[in-house]
Amino acid sequence: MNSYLFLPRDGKLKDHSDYLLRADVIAIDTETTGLDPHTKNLRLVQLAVHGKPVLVIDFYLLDEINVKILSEVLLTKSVKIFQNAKFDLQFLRASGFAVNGPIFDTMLAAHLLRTSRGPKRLGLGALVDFFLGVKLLKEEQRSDFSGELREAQLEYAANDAKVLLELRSVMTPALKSNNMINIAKIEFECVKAVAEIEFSGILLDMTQWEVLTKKTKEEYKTAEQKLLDYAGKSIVQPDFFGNQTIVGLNLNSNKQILALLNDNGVSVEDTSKRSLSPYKEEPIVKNLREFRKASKMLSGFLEPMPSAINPKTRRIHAHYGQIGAYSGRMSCGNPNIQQIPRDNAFRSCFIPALGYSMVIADYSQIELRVAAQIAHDERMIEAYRTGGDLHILTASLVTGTRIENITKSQRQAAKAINFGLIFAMGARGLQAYSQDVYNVDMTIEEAEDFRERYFEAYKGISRWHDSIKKNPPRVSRSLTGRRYFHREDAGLAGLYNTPVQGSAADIVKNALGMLVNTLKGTKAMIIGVVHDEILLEVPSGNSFKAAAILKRTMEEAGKKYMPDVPLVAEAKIASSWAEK
DNA sequence: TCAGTTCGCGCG
DNA sequence: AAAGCGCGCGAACTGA
Repeated sequence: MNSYLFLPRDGKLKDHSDYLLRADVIAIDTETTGLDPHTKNLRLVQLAVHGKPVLVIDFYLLDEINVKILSEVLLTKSVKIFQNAKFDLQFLRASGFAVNGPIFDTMLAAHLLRTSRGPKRLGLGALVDFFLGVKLLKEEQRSDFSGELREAQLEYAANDAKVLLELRSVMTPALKSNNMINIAKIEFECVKAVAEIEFSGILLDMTQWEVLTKKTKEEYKTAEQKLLDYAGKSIVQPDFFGNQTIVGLNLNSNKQILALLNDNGVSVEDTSKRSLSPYKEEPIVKNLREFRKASKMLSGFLEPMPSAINPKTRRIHAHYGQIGAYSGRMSCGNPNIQQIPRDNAFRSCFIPALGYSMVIADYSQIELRVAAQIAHDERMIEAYRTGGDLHILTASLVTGTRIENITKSQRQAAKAINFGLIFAMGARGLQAYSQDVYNVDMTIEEAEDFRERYFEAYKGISRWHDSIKKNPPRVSRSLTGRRYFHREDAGLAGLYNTPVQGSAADIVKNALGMLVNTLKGTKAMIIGVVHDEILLEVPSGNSFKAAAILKRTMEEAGKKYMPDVPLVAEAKIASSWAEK
């Protein structure tokens, strides 16, 4: 097999620089000694250009001159194809390489092109099988790239890069014919930002965190004792011999908690927050909530978070799934930074490095604005255009009160109404949701009444719902063209929600891609994204500039897709994530 | 015993 | 007819 050259064994990179620098398209793959770019190493870099042997470069043996050439090749304006670029970009960056030119990410493309038929998995092997009809041979132990390299490893590494060229040749026309060039561009431009977020990580103030952990442990113990007191000696179970024996109570067992509640006069079917809502004044229910709160905080956040700190950078590098949700939203895990409690006690532990500031910006009501755009609701559009407060407007419309007389609690209730009813929430759902999320009491009659008045007031939303009800779409698209295949049994709520949530995600991703360019010169790092919120860490001297750029870029990012409704983002300079 | 599923709940 | 949606994670539970 002469289709690849192993450098420097088979020559110098320098001897290939001419065509590499002139190429329109380069496929790039890397092999590394592990998954973490901060503690593991780049071992191989494979470069594939149409009509040339694949260059497999042993990065360990690359001399200074050839490192410089590789660097130049990566900086050209040519299209760079990667499979999961987020990964390679981070390892390249850790070794001092930046990548210029448009990125084509075969994994993201496959995500977008995915139909109900597949491909189900998005590994390179699955993609080659699905799009090219070729089986990629998998070699045992090919993943160990730390020691002596075997010829077979090099062959596979070379082939991985080579197939990327072929994949793009098939996927580009597929993206075109399916009208997804637009969204593909957004995703491809966004991937650099996602790589940057993962690579940068976020700093956790361990001193504060430990104090909070200790405090919560005490709260846990108190709540635990109080709850155990209800059980007393009453928790008994027949043993093998039919004798009643006292068994220990596991407060994390919903089964046991259910029995305990029932024994104490709380007749519920399950122990969820929603079912318990009518009993929220019962002391035992109050105690259970306190216990669960403390338990969740400890086992979900306080205890696992310190182990996520990277030994090398001392920061937390979460993993982001760029197309993690079916809607197109990103997901986050290991650990999930997107679900850190909003409580200032938690958020204030996330801080910028010394000499840096945080810049935090979020969109104002982006999903409601997107819904107004998609539904073409005149009243909502008008409200947003004139800078009105949609929650106050809704409160006024459903209660018949003049806008200037709307109280804070009426606005709070309207918030639940706006967010709930736009996505097909029923009266009962609205009642429970208002209670849970907004602490608003509402009778079922009131909820029914609000529901009716709401759809009377927002005729565009009502029309939009009606048309979907009448003719439930099997396929729909976000404002940028992201495509959704709906299952036959898809509920109305999903049909309403998915394109709205997805369009908002598209706009955030567009903003992230733009930021990679607009923030240049500010030395800002993008360190987090939480659906409608973007976090930066910036040298303090540049924070005003970065905040202005961030706000402007986020607002600009939606203009093309939201012709009728303005987007508003608010940016703040902060010394921790708690200041919003 | 252990992988897979379900519940409950944190976030948007 | 009626229906919020989208995630990830820890702990308990289930089933072979």
